[in-house]
Amino acid sequence: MARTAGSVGTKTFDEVRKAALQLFARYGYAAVSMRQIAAQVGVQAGAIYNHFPNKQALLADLLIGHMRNLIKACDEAGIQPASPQVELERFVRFHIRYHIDRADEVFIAYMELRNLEPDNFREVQTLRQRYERVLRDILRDGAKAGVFETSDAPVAGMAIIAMLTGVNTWFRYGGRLSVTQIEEIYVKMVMQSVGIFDPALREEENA
Amino acid sequence: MARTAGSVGTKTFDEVRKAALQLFARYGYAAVSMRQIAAQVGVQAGAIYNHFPNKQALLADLLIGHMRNLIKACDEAGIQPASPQVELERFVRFHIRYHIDRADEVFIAYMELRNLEPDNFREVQTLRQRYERVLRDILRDGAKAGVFETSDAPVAGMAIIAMLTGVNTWFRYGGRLSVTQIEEIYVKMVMQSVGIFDPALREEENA
DNA sequence: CATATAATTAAACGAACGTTCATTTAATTA
DNA sequence: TAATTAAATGAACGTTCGTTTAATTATATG
Repeated sequence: MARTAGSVGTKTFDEVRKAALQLFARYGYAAVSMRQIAAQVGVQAGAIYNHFPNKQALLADLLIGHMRNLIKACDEAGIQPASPQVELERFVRFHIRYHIDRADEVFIAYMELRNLEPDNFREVQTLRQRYERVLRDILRDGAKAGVFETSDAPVAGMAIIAMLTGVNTWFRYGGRLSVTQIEEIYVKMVMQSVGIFDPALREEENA
Repeated sequence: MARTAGSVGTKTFDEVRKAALQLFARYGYAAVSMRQIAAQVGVQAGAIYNHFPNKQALLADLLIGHMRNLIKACDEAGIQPASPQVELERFVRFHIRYHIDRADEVFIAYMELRNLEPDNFREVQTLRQRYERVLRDILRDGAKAGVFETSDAPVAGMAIIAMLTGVNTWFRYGGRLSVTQIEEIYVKMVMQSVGIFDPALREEENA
C-alpha cells in the first residue's frame, strides 16, 4: 500500500507540525522519535521526509515560526504610540494574553534552544532580542521621562518578562482565576515594580 | 585490564554525579549518553553501574539532592522571625544569591522534571512546593497585617519566584553588573511590586 | 602475606534511533 | 484517457542507545 485515499500534502505537513509541537513540548526534542511523530499523524516515519528534510528542520520551523508570529502580533498590538505607562500596561496585557494560549510553543521556544544547530539558534536569538527590545525601550523611555523608577532598564526588562512568562508554568484553564483576573494582578505588580502606584495613571480606559 | 591504579569508590561516585550534572544541563537528559558521562569521568560506561542502578537514578539523585539542599539552606537563612518586609527582603536576597551560583542545578531542576519517573517526580514536586510555600506564607502574613498590597498571595508568589529565578537565564560572571548590584535591583522591584516603596521600611540594616 | 571484596574493563545484548530507498498508489495535468 | 507528479509505504541501512555479564585488578582485611 501507499498513498491513502483523500490524502493531501499540505494537510500532512500541518499535522506533522502539530504533532511535533505537542510531543516536543511534552517529552523534549531529543526524547521524541520520528516514528512517534509519524504514529501520532497516522503515517509511516518515512512520509515525514516528504515535508521536512530532517528532524532538526522540524524543530527550527516550530521555533522560528513561533518567534515570527510573536513579533508580528506584538507589532500589531502596539502600533499607536502612547505614554510610557500606557505602553507598559499594554505590553503586559499583550504578553500574558498571547503566551497563555500558546503554552507548547512558549515552552519549546525556551527549552529546546540548545537543540538548535548554530544557524537556527542565531536566528531565534535575534528574533527573541527584537521582542525583548520592545519592553526595554518602553522602560528606557519611561525612565528618561521620569515616570518610571527603574535603576536599570535591561535588568528590569528581563525581570518583567521572566515574571510574565512564568504564568505558563502554573496556569491551567478551569482553575481558581480567570485570564482577566490574572492579567489584572500582573499589571498591578509590574506597574508597581517600576514605581507606578496610582491606578488612575495607568488604566488605558481613562484615555 | 580492569581497575585502574589509585581508584577509589566514593571519588568516582562524586565525579559521575558532577559530570552528569554538567552534561544534563548543557545537552539535556535524553541527549546525553551513559558513555558520554563515563568518558568525562575517564572510565567505561559499565563502571557507572557500580554507583547508580541506572540513568534515571542519576537524574533523580541530582534533582532531589538539589531541592533538599535548597530547602535546608532556606531554613537556615530565615530562622529568626521578623516583620513581613524584612522577611521578604531576606528571601529575595537568599534566593538570588543561592541560585546564581547553582546555574546547572537550577536549570535541570526545571527542565528535566518531565524526564523523571512518577515517584521521583512526585518527590521533587513536594519539595518544590515546600520551598514556594515559604514565600507564599510571607506574602500572606504581610497582606493580612496590611503592610503588603497583594491581591493574591499564591499568584504573587509564583510571579516573584519566576522573576528571581529568571536571573539565571542571562547572568554571567564578569558582566556589566555585580551580584550585589543585581540583588539591589531585584529587592527594589520585588518590594515595590507588593506595595513597599519606602526604602527605610525594608532595609535590614536599619534594625 | 594470603584472601576477600569492591571497582573496573571489554565485550556483548537487543532495541531503538534518524535517515534512505525502491516501489506503489492517489491525485493532477495534458 | 494517458502520462505525470506528489505522497506514502515498508523494509533496510549503519549507529547508537541503556544495560548486563564474565573476567580482571586494586584495595582492604585478617
